[in-house]
Amino acid sequence: MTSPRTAPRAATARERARAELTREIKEEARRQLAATGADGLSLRAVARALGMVSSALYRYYPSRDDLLTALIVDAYNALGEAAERALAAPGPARERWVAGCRAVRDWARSHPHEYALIYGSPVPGYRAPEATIGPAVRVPLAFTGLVRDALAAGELSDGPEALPVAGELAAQAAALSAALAGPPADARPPGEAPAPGPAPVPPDALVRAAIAWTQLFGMISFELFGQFVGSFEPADALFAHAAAQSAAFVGLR
Amino acid sequence: MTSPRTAPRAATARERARAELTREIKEEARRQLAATGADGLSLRAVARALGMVSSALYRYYPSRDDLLTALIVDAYNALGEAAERALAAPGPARERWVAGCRAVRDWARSHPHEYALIYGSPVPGYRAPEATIGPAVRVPLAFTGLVRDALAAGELSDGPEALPVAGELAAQAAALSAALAGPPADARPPGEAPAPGPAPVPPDALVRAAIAWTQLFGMISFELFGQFVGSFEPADALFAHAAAQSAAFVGLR
DNA sequence: TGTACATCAGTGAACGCGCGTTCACTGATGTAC
DNA sequence: TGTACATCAGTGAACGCGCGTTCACTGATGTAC
Repeated sequence: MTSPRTAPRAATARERARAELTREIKEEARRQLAATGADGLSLRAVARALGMVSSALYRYYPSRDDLLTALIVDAYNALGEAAERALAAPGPARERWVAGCRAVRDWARSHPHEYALIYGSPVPGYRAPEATIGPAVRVPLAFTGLVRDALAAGELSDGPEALPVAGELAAQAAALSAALAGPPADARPPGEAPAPGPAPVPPDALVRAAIAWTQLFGMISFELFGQFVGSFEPADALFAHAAAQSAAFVGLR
Repeated sequence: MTSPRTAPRAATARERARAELTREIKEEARRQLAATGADGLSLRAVARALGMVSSALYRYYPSRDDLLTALIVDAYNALGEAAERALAAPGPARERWVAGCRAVRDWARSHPHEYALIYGSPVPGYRAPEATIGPAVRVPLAFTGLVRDALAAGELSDGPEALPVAGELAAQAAALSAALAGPPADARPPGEAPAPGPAPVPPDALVRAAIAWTQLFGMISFELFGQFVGSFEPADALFAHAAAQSAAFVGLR
């Protein structure tokens, strides 16, 4: 005699209103971020814009930092999703790589303050909680996923210019390669060996991808933060060239 | 009958005190920058630390933004000088390049907040005045100077991996190459052709150097801003590898 | 060398502002019988 | 279906804080005769 209430309960009006307002608060906070930067973000200003009293926000976020964290998580997820989508498109690995780079840049250009929030200087006094780690690794995971696909499809080579990787760097890269190969340890019964998955990404390729990754974000930051003024501005041509160049460097065909 | 006062006047006690305090204010401001970040920098706090009243600072800097500008100019100059010194050391071009990269990273690691001030997200509401441009270009100028040296010494090649540069990008690079070749227009009599200087840096090499430049700063930013946590941290090995790799990519021997 | 005046560094009070967070409260929405 | 109670969203006032900048002032340092 299970009551109908055991099934997923319909949301009450209160719950719907709460979800809606939570969304609206973040939306307004994002707007203010764009106007004033992360340090200028003020709970009182957000409340004012929403026609509320500032203390009312504390029903939704226990502090300013929690609101900031929510914005950071959202930004990482939005960028991660954009990169994943672009990288998932069918085609040769090299083209997918370039499309992924372009997606990251496009998102950054259309959300410059959210980009600055996650890839600019850290907000002083703000300590990123654990919850931001997962969303933060989506972009690197998506790019290494492409490298793994390319390997499986025979579209990955070493590239003639690649220097040998040795010593401490080789060890770091090998550990990373292993971590990327298996599912997380807590996703399988303890003591059991990882299920045979796709072939691990060669450490050398991981190192090349990491270098390309820093190049991508370095160029985007320079473009957004004004370092190209007077040289390669507008940066479209330089960016397109660099993306193709980095795909070649990584060894994608 | 020229009075001795026509010669460079000895500094009065007042002038010496003024110069000294101007220096001390900047020093204290730098200290606070490291503690609180650029937005946390407060004239009142600086004055407090120096045992002065806040309004007294206005005898030295007409506003908070002017103090910030002074810090920015100093930071660019300090980094520029470090890079110039490292790049000027004798030796093969490739080693000089790597030394230059290392110098930039070392400076950034030992002055993380000044680095963030000039290469992190722009300070909201702050508009960089013209006076920052000169110091800002010292680093890129120093690196392109090395490329020119390498060209003259026969130590520059194209690198087998380099993709062709065409279209808009070629035009931008050519313009930059020309700008770098001659002295600034106002340094020679109007209408006079530029004196025959060193051979201009090939546009293709400039593009490669620009890409390497973004890679360098991207990696440093990732290291300082915490993006390598859990992967390539500590980043010494990755950095050394990337610097060697970028020297090769630029085409230095 | 001595005196009268001008310059300038530093003071202290004030203006007007905004901020994050707490707390006792009212009144509406939801729940159990 | 109707009533009594519990939950929770939002209010309004307050606390305690810090900030950049202005302004009339005092008193020391420098300059011209």
